[in-house]
Amino acid sequence: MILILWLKLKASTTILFRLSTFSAPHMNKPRLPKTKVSPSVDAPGCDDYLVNLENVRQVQPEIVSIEKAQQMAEFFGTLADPSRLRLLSALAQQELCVCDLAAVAKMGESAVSHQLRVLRSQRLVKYRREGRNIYYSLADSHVMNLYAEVAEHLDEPAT
Amino acid sequence: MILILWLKLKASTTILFRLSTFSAPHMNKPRLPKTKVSPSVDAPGCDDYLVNLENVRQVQPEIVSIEKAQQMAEFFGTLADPSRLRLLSALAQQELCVCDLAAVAKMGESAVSHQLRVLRSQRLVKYRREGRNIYYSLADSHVMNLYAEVAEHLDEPAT
DNA sequence: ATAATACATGAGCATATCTTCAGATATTGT
DNA sequence: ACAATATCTGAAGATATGCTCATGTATTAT
Repeated sequence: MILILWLKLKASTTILFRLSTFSAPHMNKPRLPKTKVSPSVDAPGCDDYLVNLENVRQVQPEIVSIEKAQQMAEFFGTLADPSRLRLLSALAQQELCVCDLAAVAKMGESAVSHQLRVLRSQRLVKYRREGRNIYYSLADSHVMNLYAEVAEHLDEPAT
Repeated sequence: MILILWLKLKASTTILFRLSTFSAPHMNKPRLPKTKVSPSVDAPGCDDYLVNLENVRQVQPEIVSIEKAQQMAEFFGTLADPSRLRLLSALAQQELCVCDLAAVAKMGESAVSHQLRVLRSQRLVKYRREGRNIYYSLADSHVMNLYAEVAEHLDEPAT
């Protein structure tokens, strides 16, 4: 299974962040220090030499920073709520005002407003005023398509 | 900006769920009922005729079900934590045992174990036992690549 | 200006999440 | 079998999240 999370932000956006790479192309280990690291032992043991220092040294500089992980987590967090997904799903159909959204998603208007604020904060939606109503839509320069094939994954029995 | 969230689960996986569609291709409105729906008024008013019944009728049957939204939200939720993202990021480099992961991600071993359980529950990682150690890796048939270009989106000043 | 409407926002409560701590389970070496 | 080690798991506390309720703000109609 391939999990590609591809957030294309603007027409001209450079790839900013790469969480993982198929068959990691960096095999340059930073010359092992003077620590015996499981040359003959099967399971080196976590306690013997701190841990598998070899692996740790190799992997640690490559993993995502805490700050970036935090940002990404927040972004994913906005997609991690059924109500918000339903709102996005509705807006994907067409522009809607708050009370329409509330009716469509079967939520209270206040709840909708709160969630729209979250979506706004991640710039997933935009809005325009028309009289008393405020019409929301997917941030046109941002979200256009959102495909997911999650359900089968979820239904799939554990291997 | 285009937001494509594309979760490809198995080599042969049908598209299971489509949250939104670019320029929604379903323009067949289900023949408006006998409700005056803003034929002449600019802003129909949320209260006058319930809401914009036209819009609601059109959009409501298209939005994602609560159950599916719930499943998707849970899946996104597993990606909505910095620690888990960092663990995935590390495992994307290579197979690692729990204490290695703890060292790499600078987390407690118990915390790592807890989070690995979450990742396991979404089948994002697999594991194998080798002596006392349990080596985790990205679920080979599942997660292979995870690209993200989130940071620029996040840095981008609000329009 | 005043009332009414659509939406936003803050407080408060219920629930969920993440980490730590303590203890349980499983595997290895003696 | 027993001790040691790696990992797992449950409980508890701190924090975050999402909803409702009440109130605040902006726009329209009178």
